Amino acid sequence: MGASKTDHFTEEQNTLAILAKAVGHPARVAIIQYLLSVETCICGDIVNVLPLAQPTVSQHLKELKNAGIIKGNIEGNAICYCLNEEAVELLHQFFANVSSKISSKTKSCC
Amino acid sequence: MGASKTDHFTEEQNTLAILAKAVGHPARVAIIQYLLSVETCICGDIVNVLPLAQPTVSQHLKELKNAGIIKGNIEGNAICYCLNEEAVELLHQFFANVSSKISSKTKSCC
DNA sequence: TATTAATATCGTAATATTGCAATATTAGAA
DNA sequence: TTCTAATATTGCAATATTACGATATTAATA
Repeated sequence: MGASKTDHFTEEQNTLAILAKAVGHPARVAIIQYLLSVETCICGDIVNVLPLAQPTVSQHLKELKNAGIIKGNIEGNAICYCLNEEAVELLHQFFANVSSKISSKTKSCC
Repeated sequence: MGASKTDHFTEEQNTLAILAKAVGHPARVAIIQYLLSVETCICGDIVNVLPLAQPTVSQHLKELKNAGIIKGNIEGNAICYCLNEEAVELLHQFFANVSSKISSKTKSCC
């Protein structure tokens, strides 16, 4: 096989997995960090910032977009990419929740 | 190819990517949620909770462990798995940071 | 010691991901 | 309209992931 049985899991589990998976590559982490570092979202130079060929970067951007992590608008000759606050917030909330629940555990373990 | 060029990225980018990737599957999100839901970390019944065969669950646990998301101790006949607070905290911090930086952007875009 | 229960490992098939060269597309500039 | 720059798409090879049956391991129990 190889395909994951998404229908056996909850909507929330699938959504979180899709978002986390999209972040699960160093190039895509780098893209996210770069988008954060620039003031506006008009960033026609993502390709020059990454140590990867242009088609590869384009593919990573596509995956981030498909997952909903970034949004992309055509801005004349260039493309304007920026982070999707809602998606990031979902991940933020999830990990904040996990984090707080771990530390509030009464019984210590492992 | 297929292998990612981890050496071209920063340590932080690689670490975050490894952690996020481990969370990037609904079964592993479910495992994390289940580990959170039980009081102690002695959980010999993860297999019964997931809609997957035992070897598959074992494999997912191994991946979570390899990435550092969970820790596992042998507890007699069963295995005691629990979340690794430090790893979760790293992800939490990252998304908290991304989230806060997005909302503080002066120029709106997209 | 034999049995049982819990978990891991092996082997393998199906599919997905990663990366890039070549090529296409698209919009502005000359 | 032709050229150029920016980005996307296609095609393909290498590798990784996912899933599970079969089997191994390991420790408690009868």
